[in-house]
Amino acid sequence: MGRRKIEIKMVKDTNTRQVTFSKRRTGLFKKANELSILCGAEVAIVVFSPGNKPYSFGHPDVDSVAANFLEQEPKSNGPSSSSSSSSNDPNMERLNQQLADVMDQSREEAKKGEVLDEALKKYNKTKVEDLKEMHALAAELRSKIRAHVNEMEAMEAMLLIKEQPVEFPENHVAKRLRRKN
Amino acid sequence: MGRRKIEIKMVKDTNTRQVTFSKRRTGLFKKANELSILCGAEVAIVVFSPGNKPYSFGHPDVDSVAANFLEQEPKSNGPSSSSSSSSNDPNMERLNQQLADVMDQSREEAKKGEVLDEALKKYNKTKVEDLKEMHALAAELRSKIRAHVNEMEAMEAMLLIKEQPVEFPENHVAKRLRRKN
DNA sequence: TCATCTATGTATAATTT
DNA sequence: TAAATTATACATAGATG
Repeated sequence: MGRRKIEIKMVKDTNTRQVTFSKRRTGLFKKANELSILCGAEVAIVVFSPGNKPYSFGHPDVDSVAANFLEQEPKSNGPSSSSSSSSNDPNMERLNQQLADVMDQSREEAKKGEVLDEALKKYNKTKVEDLKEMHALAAELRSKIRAHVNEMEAMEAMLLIKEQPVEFPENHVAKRLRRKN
Repeated sequence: MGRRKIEIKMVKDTNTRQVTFSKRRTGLFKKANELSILCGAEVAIVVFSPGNKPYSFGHPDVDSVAANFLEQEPKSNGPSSSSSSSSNDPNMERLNQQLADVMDQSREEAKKGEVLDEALKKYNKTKVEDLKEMHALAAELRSKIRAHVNEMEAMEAMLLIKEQPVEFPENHVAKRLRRKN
């Protein structure tokens, strides 16, 4: 797709890899967006950059997609015999943990925000510099909160995926099998 | 990419839509696979077909990605670009207000989260119903926090646009804004 | 570095089998 | 009806500013 054909294998040069990641992530999300619109499909994506930063895409949003998974199949593939209360369902445990973590974080960020807020009020005579700084700080704060929300979303989505059939692009056999259903 | 250009909007014909979905899902997963190999990135995708069938892709596998999410520490994204321009108090005021609001919300949601968390722990024998309810509640919580973050982002975007009549190219914030409408 | 450009490879809409 | 083909549109690797 570019000036030259490239082999599909790990890009060695760190910088090039980062650039490639950035471009292709953008492309991937764009494709996902088109798919969702063209087909009315719900889509959720989570990606870790080479530097381990999380990015996510969701349409309409990751929450809805996750919620739909739940409605999808109440227990189609479970031991329906008795509503055996899986009290130590590992998924439940992990979700609970995640929820607790996000809440902790929210509280933490809120506290940080208070400090920030107060500091900024002192500057209220406002120079350009201050505005710029505030933008930067606010962006960081938002970024953190968003990261936590995204993380939890992703986590939930991942757990839900476990219950679903997984397909790899090259796996034509799996594809065929599924069509039969 | 095909014989003719198509508008990115819901494909009306059911059959065509299904075909398009199938082709594009394959393409999306292929891209995701390439991204993961080229950049050593972890990727997970969930998609619902127009017929509401779930499909997913994960590399190295969905569980690993999920596990990594648990470990991940949020890193702030680089501060967004800013350039020099004159500005004055009103903008500062509004931004300050917005920031304060977000912080308030964070605190509020954190509190709600505590209640939720506790309530859920009681249920830790966990039936399907409870799991579903928890998902729903968690989703609502996340949505609210997200809404506020988005709001603030939008706010900031507008202010920035005012400040610098210099147009930005496809800016992420602007993109988001457009999607909301 | 960082965005923009562009020649080329890839994905895919329409068509054919 | 689905699979294969083909003509185009799109994505992007490397170049360039």
